[in-house]
Amino acid sequence: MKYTLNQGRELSSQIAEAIREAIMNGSLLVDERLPSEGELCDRFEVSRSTVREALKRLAAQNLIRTQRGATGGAFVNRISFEDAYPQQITTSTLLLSMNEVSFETACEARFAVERACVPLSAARCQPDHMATMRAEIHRQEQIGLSDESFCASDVAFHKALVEGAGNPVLTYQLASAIESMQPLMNMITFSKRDRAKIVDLHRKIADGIASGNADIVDKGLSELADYSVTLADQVRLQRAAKKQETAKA
Amino acid sequence: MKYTLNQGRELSSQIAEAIREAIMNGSLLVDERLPSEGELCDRFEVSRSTVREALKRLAAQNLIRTQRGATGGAFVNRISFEDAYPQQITTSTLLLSMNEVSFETACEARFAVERACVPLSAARCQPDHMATMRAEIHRQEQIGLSDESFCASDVAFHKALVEGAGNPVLTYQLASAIESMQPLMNMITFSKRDRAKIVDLHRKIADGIASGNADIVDKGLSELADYSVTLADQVRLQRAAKKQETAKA
DNA sequence: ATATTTTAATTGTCAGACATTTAACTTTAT
DNA sequence: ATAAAGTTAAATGTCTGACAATTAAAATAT
Repeated sequence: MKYTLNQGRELSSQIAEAIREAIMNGSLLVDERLPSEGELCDRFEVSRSTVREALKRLAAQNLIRTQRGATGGAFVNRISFEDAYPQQITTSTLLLSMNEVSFETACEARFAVERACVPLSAARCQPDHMATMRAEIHRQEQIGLSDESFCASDVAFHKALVEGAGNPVLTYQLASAIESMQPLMNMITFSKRDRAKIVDLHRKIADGIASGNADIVDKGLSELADYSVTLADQVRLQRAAKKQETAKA
Repeated sequence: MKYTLNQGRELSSQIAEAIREAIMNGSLLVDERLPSEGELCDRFEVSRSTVREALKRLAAQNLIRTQRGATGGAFVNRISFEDAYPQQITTSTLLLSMNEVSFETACEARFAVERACVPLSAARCQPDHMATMRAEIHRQEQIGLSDESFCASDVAFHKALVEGAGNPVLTYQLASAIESMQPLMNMITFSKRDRAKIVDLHRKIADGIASGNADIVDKGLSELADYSVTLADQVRLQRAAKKQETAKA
């Protein structure tokens, strides 16, 4: 390995890049130990601060972990689904909140993505996830449940649905897409009637999965998507009205 | 804002966490300037190196950018789709390569996810993306095309398919899922006959989109998924045979 | 043999210095 | 007065050297 750091970018960035590249192309294997900070200083001909800043960049992406002590050092991390989840969700959530993505667009994407797991979930229908879905439906029927809790339960219900597909890669992709919508969903206030309708659809979906009928599930999800958009529109109208009232007063 | 850094974790990690939280919950708005490194030192009562390591962590996640000079500093980044793409792909790619995810599982997830966009793409069918798909099909028919180029063109074709849905959020989620599969696809060698069949299916899919017939597209994708798995199995068998041969000699 | 202590390697943190970049300010020349 | 050139100040980027904390292994004592 030879390292040449030329460009105008910061050194720590270039060093992080070089190491990231080595990890990506397999030059550095999982659990392999990187050279110590001191050795990296020599190789890249930079100071320890610079090396450390580079390593912190990689640590922030879960690419490496560090251990102190005699046999310590920086090690290539085996990225787990558990590590990748929150990372993905953070990015997606911010993407939605910072880019004026309309609720309609986000909702369309969310349910389109979710529909991807329906054939598999219906075919495989695992008791565990079935039970979770039923339990969440039950929770959603409880009176006095806060809107936040209702939304959280909604997410849990849909997460169980995608986990039912029994494909960890699919779960990872879909569940993060769904969770990143949560802040948007939390902005909606659900009346008693709204909840009843949503729970009905959830039950329809769960029944569809239980009976292995993908079409029913698909239809249920479509209705849910449409209804969510309708509700969001109502909230928007209500807020606009309230705002005008306040402005008058 | 009051900051208390207690736990055993590294200070720079905790500081990064605190600032990330402030960005996520809206305390720090897009393009807002963070306190200078010196001020952060005072607030968190740590040295500048520690603050800098925290900032580098955030920069690695595209949460902030830094500028030098008199009016410089660290600013909250508006995360763009362009920023988020490669991040997502890096994570997903490593996740696949590091966790012994079978080709079958990954393939199932990839095509399941891709099917999510079919109804929208078929309904909206935009000329731009239609043209890209046709062009890529044409490229794939050229003899002498390397396997790598063939695979890259394959990815481009499918990317155009999901972009045809006209939903940026969906494109972001799906395209990154598809691209993260590329290394796995590159491991397959395509015979002339393989390519002919794949291109046929691509044409079927493109025609389905052009005529707005989602069912045809769906079926085409399913066939493609099955065929990909078949090819991967063949490659696996061939390699096993070759290995045994080598061992014998 | 086991328990304890020492040692050495490594990362984490601190302090202070200088380099570099950049915008704003000041001076000077026209 | 205006424009060009030079100066200044604030900020990040990098370097150096030191010490703290942690940890496994080696050395020592029981």
